[in-house]
Amino acid sequence: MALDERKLKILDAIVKEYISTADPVGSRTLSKNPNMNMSPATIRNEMADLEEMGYLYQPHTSAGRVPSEKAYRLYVDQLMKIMDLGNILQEEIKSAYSAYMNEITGIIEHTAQVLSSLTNYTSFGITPHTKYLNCKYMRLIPVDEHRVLMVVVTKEKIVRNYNIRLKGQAAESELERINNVLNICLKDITLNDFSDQIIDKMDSLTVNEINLLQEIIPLLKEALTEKDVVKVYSDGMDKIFNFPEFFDIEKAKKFIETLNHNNILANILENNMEDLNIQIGDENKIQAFKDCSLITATYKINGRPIGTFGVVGPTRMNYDYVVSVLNFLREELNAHITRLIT
Amino acid sequence: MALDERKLKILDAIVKEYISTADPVGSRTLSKNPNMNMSPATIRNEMADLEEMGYLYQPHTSAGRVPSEKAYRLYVDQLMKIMDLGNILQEEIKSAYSAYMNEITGIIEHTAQVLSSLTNYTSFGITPHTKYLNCKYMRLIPVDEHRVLMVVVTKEKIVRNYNIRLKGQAAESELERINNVLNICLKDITLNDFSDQIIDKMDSLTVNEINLLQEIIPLLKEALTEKDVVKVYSDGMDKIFNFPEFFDIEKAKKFIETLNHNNILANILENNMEDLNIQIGDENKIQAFKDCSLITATYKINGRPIGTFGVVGPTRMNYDYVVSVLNFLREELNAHITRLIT
DNA sequence: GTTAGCACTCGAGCAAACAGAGTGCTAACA
DNA sequence: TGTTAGCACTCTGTTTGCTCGAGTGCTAAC
Repeated sequence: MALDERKLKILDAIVKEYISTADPVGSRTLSKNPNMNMSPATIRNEMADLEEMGYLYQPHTSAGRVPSEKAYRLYVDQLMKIMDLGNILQEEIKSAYSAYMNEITGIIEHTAQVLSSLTNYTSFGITPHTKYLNCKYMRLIPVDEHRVLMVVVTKEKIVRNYNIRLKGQAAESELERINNVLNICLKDITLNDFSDQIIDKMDSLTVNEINLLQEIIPLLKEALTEKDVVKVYSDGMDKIFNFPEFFDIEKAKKFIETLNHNNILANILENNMEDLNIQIGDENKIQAFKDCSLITATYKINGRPIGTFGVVGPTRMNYDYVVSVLNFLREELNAHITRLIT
Repeated sequence: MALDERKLKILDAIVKEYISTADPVGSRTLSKNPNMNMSPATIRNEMADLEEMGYLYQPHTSAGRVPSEKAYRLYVDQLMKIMDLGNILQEEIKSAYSAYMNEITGIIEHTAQVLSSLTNYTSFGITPHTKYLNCKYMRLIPVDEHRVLMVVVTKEKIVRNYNIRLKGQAAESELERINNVLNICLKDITLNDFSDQIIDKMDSLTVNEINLLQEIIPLLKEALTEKDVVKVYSDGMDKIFNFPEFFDIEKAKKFIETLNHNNILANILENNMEDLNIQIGDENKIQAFKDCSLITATYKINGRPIGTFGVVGPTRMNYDYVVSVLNFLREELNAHITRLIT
């Protein structure tokens, strides 16, 4: 059996109706829709076909039909229409950005807030992973005989600091000289691969300083590539309580629990580097999101994706709108970050 | 009517029973308690008195009694007994601390985690407000012609950074000289009141540099005293779903919403600087916590409280245990911070 | 002052009854 | 041949009535 024009039309209408009401859609309700000039009986026949094909199911015999995840997938791939957000809204978003954002973590945090308040879903965003960042300035600060604090400022204006515990001792003057070397040779290279380049510039240092540096470098390398240096911001966790499918306490609990486990979230987001990614229900790898949809977008520096943000909500998600908002925010974000680092 | 020995004993038993079961306590149940050698009828008479005095109430005629907030207050003030946590548990906590904590924000975050996992309530903690911190090192880093990034490292090993937008221009060499002045005269003074002291040391700077500094100082002053420089960590939000009193979706939503509003939480915590503070139900200023209890403790530097942490849960909270844990953690935390900054 | 006995009250839980929404099937219609 | 009207059927949610059990307050006896 094939999906002809009429079946698609009916499926489209059912998905839209169900997304907005959360009630199983009956043939009678659907036939009242002005675009749908068919009798309930005809619609019923088509629905029976669609059910057989796996796009619909009935919660119980005498209920209407509910779209399956397969239906949402079809909807997202073929039927969904990107919307125009409208000038007023667009201007609002833009002005909120330009107001006060001087560094990238603030921008991401703000993005999560805007996203959640625009869409009414739970939102989140991660700051760029260290490996994507370019060093602008770094400095070793003596803390005590055996401890050094390393502050790194990236071109993207992210400030990171790492505590380092040394076996040897480091005098302030030695650190000062090392700082100079570091700053000369680290400018503009990616944090991830700085250790190799540094060796060449060492000739101006004393033996002790070189030893120090050789002790420090692997420690820094370790710190810089750590998983948890990615910050996760999320907003609107409470939004999930607006959806009847989460009125069940057990479900809500699982959801909140997962969201608070930052590294779980970071993990998904770090591995979703496509421009726009939609994961529907069972497509999600995380157990707690098996009946959610997750829509993510990436932001970029120089055309290269460095971080992710998005929303999570019931599979019955307003895909058209969310995708439109994400697309717009992505552009906004890219523009801002570019402005920030140049 | 006075609260004689026996009434207190009964009230104590009711509170304990209700805390552990969440079911209204009946006279028969209570009389089975081995310490309670009275007949149900006698207990009923006493209960009627206690109800009249406002310590108990009945959800409905044929239910048992439930402690009122007044009863919890009495319990906390007079009846509660601090517990000994036991050596194993204490050692566990200690070793978890000493393992890897090199700076204060990490310690606070870790404390929130430990607190929540020990008590099974939602926990939180705030990092010290800037005004309590002592400067160890600060540095202005040029970002572009009109922008400067200020990095401040405190004695407590907190790293803060602030973006500053200048009207004039700042050359790298000028900033370098200002950095030197800043570091000489700012060591060991509180971040909050550094602006005055700096003027005296200015004689080594050029006119342009002094102008720069005079532009920068009020901006820094503003940044340093900002409200939102306090970080709020919380953990175990999902724990609230274990309590039947929060099975109501509306309540759970309000709770999560409030917790996610960091500045609300920060506000309460900043204004709760007593060693140990217990707020029961309606004593809370925050609407969403009107039927919760909030127990907070402070941590100190040199005997002076600088930050707060605690738990929030149903008024039916295990006060004895939570207070014991908080007391212990407070001591642990103080010891750690002292070790950290000396 | 304490306790046993008893009538009374209220909620939780269960079953039966009912209304409403929706279906599938059949037969008639264009 | 595809579409539609009609109808019997199914299932859920809600309401109603009922019973059971837990707990109370009161009274009278110890």
